[in-house]
Amino acid sequence: MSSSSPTGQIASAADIKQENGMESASEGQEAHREVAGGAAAGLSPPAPAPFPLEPGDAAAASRVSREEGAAAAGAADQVQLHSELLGRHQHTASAQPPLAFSPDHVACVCEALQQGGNLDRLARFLWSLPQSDLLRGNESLLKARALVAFHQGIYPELYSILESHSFESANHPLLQQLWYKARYTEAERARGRPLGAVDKYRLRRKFPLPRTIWDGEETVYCFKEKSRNALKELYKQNRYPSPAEKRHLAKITGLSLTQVSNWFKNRRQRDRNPSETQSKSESDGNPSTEDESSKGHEDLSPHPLSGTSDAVTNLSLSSHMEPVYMQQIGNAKISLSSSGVLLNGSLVPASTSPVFLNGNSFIQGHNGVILNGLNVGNTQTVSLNPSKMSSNIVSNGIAMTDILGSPSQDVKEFKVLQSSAVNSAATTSYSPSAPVSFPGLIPCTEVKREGIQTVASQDGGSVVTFTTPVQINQYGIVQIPNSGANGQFLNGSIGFSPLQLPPVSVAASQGNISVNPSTSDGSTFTSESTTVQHGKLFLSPLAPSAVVYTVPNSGQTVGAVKQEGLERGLVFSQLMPVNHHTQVNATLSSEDISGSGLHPLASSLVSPAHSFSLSPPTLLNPTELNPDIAESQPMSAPVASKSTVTSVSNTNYATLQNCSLITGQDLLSVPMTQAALGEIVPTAEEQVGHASPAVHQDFVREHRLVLQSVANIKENFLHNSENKATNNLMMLDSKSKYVLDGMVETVCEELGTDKKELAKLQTVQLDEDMQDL
DNA sequence: GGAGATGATTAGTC
DNA sequence: GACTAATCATCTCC
Repeated sequence: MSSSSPTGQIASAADIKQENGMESASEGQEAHREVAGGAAAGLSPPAPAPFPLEPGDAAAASRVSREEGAAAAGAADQVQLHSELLGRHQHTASAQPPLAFSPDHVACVCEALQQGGNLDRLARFLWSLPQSDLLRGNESLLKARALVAFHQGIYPELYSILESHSFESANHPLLQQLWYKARYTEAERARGRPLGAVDKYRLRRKFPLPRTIWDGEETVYCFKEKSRNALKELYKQNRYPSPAEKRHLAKITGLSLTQVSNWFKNRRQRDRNPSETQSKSESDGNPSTEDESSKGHEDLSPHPLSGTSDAVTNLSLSSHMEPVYMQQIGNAKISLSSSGVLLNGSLVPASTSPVFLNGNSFIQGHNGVILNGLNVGNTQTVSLNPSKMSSNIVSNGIAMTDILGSPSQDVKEFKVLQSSAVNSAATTSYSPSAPVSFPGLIPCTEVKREGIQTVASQDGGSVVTFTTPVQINQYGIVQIPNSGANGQFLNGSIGFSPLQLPPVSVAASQGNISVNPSTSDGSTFTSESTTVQHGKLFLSPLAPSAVVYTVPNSGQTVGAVKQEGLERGLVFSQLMPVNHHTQVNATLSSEDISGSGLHPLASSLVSPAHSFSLSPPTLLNPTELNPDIAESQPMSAPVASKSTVTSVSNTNYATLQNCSLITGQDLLSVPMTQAALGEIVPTAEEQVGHASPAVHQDFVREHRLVLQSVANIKENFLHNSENKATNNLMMLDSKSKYVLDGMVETVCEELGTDKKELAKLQTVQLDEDMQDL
């Protein structure tokens, strides 16, 4: 069934009303005193207005005007308004002709009385108003009438009002509540007993909300389906989202952080509970993906792998390329490393965040790979265009296309991102061990790792034990200490990304990559059959042109890459056909790096040189990305450096920091608003970067803001700006928050945009996100 | 109205 | 603070 906001969720309006009502009593008096003071100052008398106003209403209106009007029209207008009110009040007090007011002022009075909770007085005020065309369609007035009708129990009139006018979305919660409560009350009266939950549910089904007070988006169990889908999508990728991801999800779903957390908690719990298996299968209507999420407990969990999996992923290549069969151990799918992928120099935690490619593709972490929106599960098949595959492998942000000179520029189908396991500044040495330098990445930067890295094959296969650091020397040679000539491994002058091969065991058949199983005395890469030419690693194609990830009980003639848990595994960045012209990337999770002492290298990857960035247009181009990718950027934060974060969206974050695109002619400052809302617009400097979200509608009318869309900042701003906006509001009391929130809505409507778009242009709270990083 | 599904809450643990 | 298990309250479907 579809229902709109449940009553439990729309009680806030009434709460706000009550809350503000507590304040209005005293503040109204205060405002009245202010009005008197303004008059005493000798301000000019007001101009006549067409509608009557009671003295008390004038006081209430003055209070509203003090809040909203001041924000809009500024201090001068505010004083003028006060003087008007005073003049009218004096007229009334002396039994002079009734007070008159403009429609806007009438609306202010209505709002004030509503917020004050004085519905009887509001009813009297409405009753005293003339049937003027000026007031026809005035939403505040209609809302007030609806409230009064509900208060007086005249439900037919309430329904008529609600159905006859399309209300602003900001008013929907309150009006929805009125609608349902009226229905409930009617039913209770008819039945002579309180309604139960089921009764109310049936009433909601029987009397659905009119579209005039409902955006039409269906909800099930309080959550909108869209929100639920977003939750499911992330859950498929990561059952344990980070706090930042939860916040991000809360933002995009409109749910609270608690709701998001509860949802994941409940979902995990119910996935664990076999008795609820049935429920899972119907949760999203997609058996395959649902199976992925439900049966893949281990897959989705961040804990290490154990045992083997009989899951087989079959990637069939469409033409001459033979299918690549990959058998996995545990979570060792064709995924990227568990810690993420490198996008334009920023490590995105693939395990937790989808990485969107070219707008509609993304790669996810250890629970599968999503290509162009297709989630590749354990048993799903992906057909890949071999030409694209072979030409679009990306190493360390450089497309193999570029390196190998492939003419293909189409990388939309399939991209392999080099997860360089870089997530932080790379200037720190961790241990006295021999350094592992990555000249191609960061010249003159050394990264050291220490400790023994041993990966024991669970299937009795290859074991690689690094007792001393692996080193990639200045020539891009991976040097494995104590390994002699054979210890030198690929990479040369092409800036090939670090082939980081510590905690892995690699046993390749066909002589591709061979790791001597007897590595107890140190790591050895035997490369007898590995062709290393011109700094590139050429792997003889497995028969047939396949990379076999893992074969339990290997030792046979198939190549195997054994992972001891994703956090410590060598993962080929992506499944790819390996042939003579294919360069192989190895990835190492960030956890691996950090955990083993390897210092992340994010800072190098965000260097201006972009040497290892995915350069547009053939690679990840921020401007081509789906806005979601931009939103996903903060999700990469946890593994990114605290230093400058340019990542995939170098430009975007640069923009965020500079805010140059939303200053100057793009966004006019709002001095009067600032004056009125000085408490939330503390400095001019901040105002430049953080346009105040609170602009009174009157001000908008009279001082039309010029807000231009800035493509580059697009959704990127949303995450931050919403935070800022929220924070701003949080600095206010509840009443001000309510008012300002309404102002934002008003501005949004005035500008023909939505709240989020406005938020984009408001502010960027980079600091907070940097904290998240 | 029954029963399952779902969101929220609580207590305990790490 | 985040997690789990157990539980409750409500929603939803039949």
